[in-house]
Amino acid sequence: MNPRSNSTQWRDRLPIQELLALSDVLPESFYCRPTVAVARDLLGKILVHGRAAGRIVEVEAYLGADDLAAHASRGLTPRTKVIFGPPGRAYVFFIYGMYECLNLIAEPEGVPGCVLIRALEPLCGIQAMRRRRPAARRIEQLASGPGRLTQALAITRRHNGIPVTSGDLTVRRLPPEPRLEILATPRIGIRQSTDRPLRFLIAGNPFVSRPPAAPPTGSK
DNA sequence: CAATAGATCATCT
DNA sequence: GATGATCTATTGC
Repeated sequence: MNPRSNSTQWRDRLPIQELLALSDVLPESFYCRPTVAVARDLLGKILVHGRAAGRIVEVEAYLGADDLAAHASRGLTPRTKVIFGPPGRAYVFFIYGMYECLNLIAEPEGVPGCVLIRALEPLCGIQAMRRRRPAARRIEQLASGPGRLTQALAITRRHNGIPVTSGDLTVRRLPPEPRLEILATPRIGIRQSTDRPLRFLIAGNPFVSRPPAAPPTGSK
């Protein structure tokens, strides 16, 4: 066994059955709100697919017509149809010929808005995630990136349009929920609307895909 | 550690 | 035909 990977580090935080018993699925009403509010409130929630689960530690909000970085800004097309649909659904798109990205739909039906899930802190099913992502050398890299987390949790375009309010793919609230310090930064990997602070992450969390642009430097 | 090139395809022009 | 809400391996300091 790789000396870097001691079994403590790669072990599940808790059994999946226990997680499911102690948590509640977020209802559709949670998502039927302004996109930025949904994005911020998703931090700290648990994304579950089958027997694998992780805590959401980083997200990005994508808005409507005035947000040129958002797919929905080009209007209603076959691809963006889901974004204009009812809240609490998954929007999964394929990018760079290789990766899938998971979004959750916000806002009432007819109003575009979605939240890109950018990074997870693995909690359950860590061995399975590791099999799906052999390139990850450290547990911090298992699901720290939009393309990485869909691989780790085996989320694909087959999930496009399905509800996350019941079934195999859900988002859950697991008490107790400590108060979080949330940072807002510009979004990553976009070429338009690059200065809007629509990326949200849990301050100091080591599982985010990229640390904040200006890390606090200087002691004392 | 930072910078960069390559992989690879659905979507829209 | 170009582009893109990315990731990995590799090269160079």
